[in-house]
Amino acid sequence: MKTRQLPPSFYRCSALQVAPDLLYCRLAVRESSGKIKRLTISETEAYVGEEDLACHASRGRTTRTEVMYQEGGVFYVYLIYGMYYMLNVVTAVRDRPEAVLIRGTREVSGPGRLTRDLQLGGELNGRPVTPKSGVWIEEKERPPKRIRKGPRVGVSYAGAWADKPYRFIGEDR
DNA sequence: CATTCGATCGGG
DNA sequence: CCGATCGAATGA
Repeated sequence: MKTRQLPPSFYRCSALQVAPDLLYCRLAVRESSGKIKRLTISETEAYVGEEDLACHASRGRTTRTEVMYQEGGVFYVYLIYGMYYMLNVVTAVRDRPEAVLIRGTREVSGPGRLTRDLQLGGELNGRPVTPKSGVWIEEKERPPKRIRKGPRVGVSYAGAWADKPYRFIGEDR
């Protein structure tokens, strides 16, 4: 059984490349019991920088978006609607604010449910995507048979950017 | 300071 | 469709 974690170079390119590449990779979480839970990533969305009106960084550096400006390979986690944490992986190079939202896994659908079920929160924000953080990502054993693309969810306010096919769903048929 | 609002979810 | 629930962003 392969359990290789993704190399740092994986995250150092565009979110548009990383988002589909993350499909079927394994999200690994070390639980308090010491046991490691692994989920297969099945849905992602790319947020591609300051020009992207759906990206939080479209309004520049702020307290919240600062981690997006880090070199790819750290988590960007924020609270939304006062009750759900969104789990993102920062990609690209330093000062290039791109990120991939992990929207769902085969086991758990929905970005809010995912973090709730795995009990992941703000403490992960800015931490590296490595076992040191207790949460990391491992290589896929096989790629999805198909990758469906579509507009991102919940960003209708983003004008022309709302329609771009930056949402990726991995399927086996 | 005050107010608005969101990369969601679950219930009706 | 609507309410929950709260921090960050925005505006006065």
